[in-house]
Amino acid sequence: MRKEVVESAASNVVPPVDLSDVGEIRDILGFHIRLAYVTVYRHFMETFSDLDLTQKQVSVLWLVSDNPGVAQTDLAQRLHMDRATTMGIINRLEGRGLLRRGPSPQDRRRKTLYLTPAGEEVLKRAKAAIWEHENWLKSRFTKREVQTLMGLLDRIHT
Amino acid sequence: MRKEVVESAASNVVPPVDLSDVGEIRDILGFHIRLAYVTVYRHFMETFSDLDLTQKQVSVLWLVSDNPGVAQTDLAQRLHMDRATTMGIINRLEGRGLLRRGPSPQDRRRKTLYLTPAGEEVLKRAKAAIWEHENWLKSRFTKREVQTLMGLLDRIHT
DNA sequence: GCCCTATTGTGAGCGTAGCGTACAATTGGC
DNA sequence: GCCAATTGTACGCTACGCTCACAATAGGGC
Repeated sequence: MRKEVVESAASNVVPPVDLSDVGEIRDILGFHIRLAYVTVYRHFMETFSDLDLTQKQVSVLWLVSDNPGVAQTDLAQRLHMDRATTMGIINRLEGRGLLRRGPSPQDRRRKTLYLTPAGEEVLKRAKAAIWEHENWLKSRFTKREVQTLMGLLDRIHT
Repeated sequence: MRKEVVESAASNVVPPVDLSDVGEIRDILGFHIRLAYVTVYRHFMETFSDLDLTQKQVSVLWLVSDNPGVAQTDLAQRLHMDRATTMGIINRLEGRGLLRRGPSPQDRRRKTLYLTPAGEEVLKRAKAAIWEHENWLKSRFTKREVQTLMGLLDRIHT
């Protein structure tokens, strides 16, 4: 099924004998992803210091706004979150009056989510901040490179 | 569900007039980085469930092993971490007996870090696990794509 | 030599977020 | 109508990021 793409310093066909030698930490793709994520996250937090929202919180607001009435489980799935984790985020946002839970007409186990007017307002401002943040992030790439990068990243999380 | 499918055609030349409209959340590069990171992190934790180490902890062990006697501040800088955050990680690793702090000959404010034999042993096993993890991650890319991806990610955190 | 500032490690406290586990209510297949 | 699966919820634990504060030390200017 999966191609065996063995890495750089090791030979191309035969797995390395000493498994403990993975080469330099600089050759570890996961390491680079983490560093990039941390950098982006940090700048995001700076940009959003006045709105006091995290990436995940904005993601949730955005998705709920685009899909009013969505259930928590669907939300969790789309954002790759645990159900329990989703709970915490929803609780916080609800506590701040940015969204509300309502009953679901079809399934009484489910709760439907929708933004309050305050939530919509905050999201609107958040999007403006994101525009700024994205410009900062994308400024180091050409449009083509952004497409390439997104395409490659997509292959990881899908 | 209203969906404005702007797709990749979004704002090719002119910045959008309405700053609050950043398009689909799918067009946000930061969003993709976060999803990719979460996916990688999750798989990492699965791979390391028996060793009970996080990405950061392995990174610290690795860097200390490669640079014995390094100071905490230098470590923090290389891993893009806060000094206080670094403290916590070092404390945990020291508490588990994987590394130790020693005095610095030149600067009495500094502490030098070095792995214990147990730490070296754990790192050795961690590297084997990383080899597995990296194969899983890189299996979806060609060698060339891995290089491209790393190059693009590097531009973010440097 | 002596001050002033910067650096380094440390601690306490707060917030976000991930996970496992357990449980009640509800649904849906059989 | 019963049983397994789903959904939301709560609780506890851990990791980790931040701020702020403080003590010890270092280094530059005088």
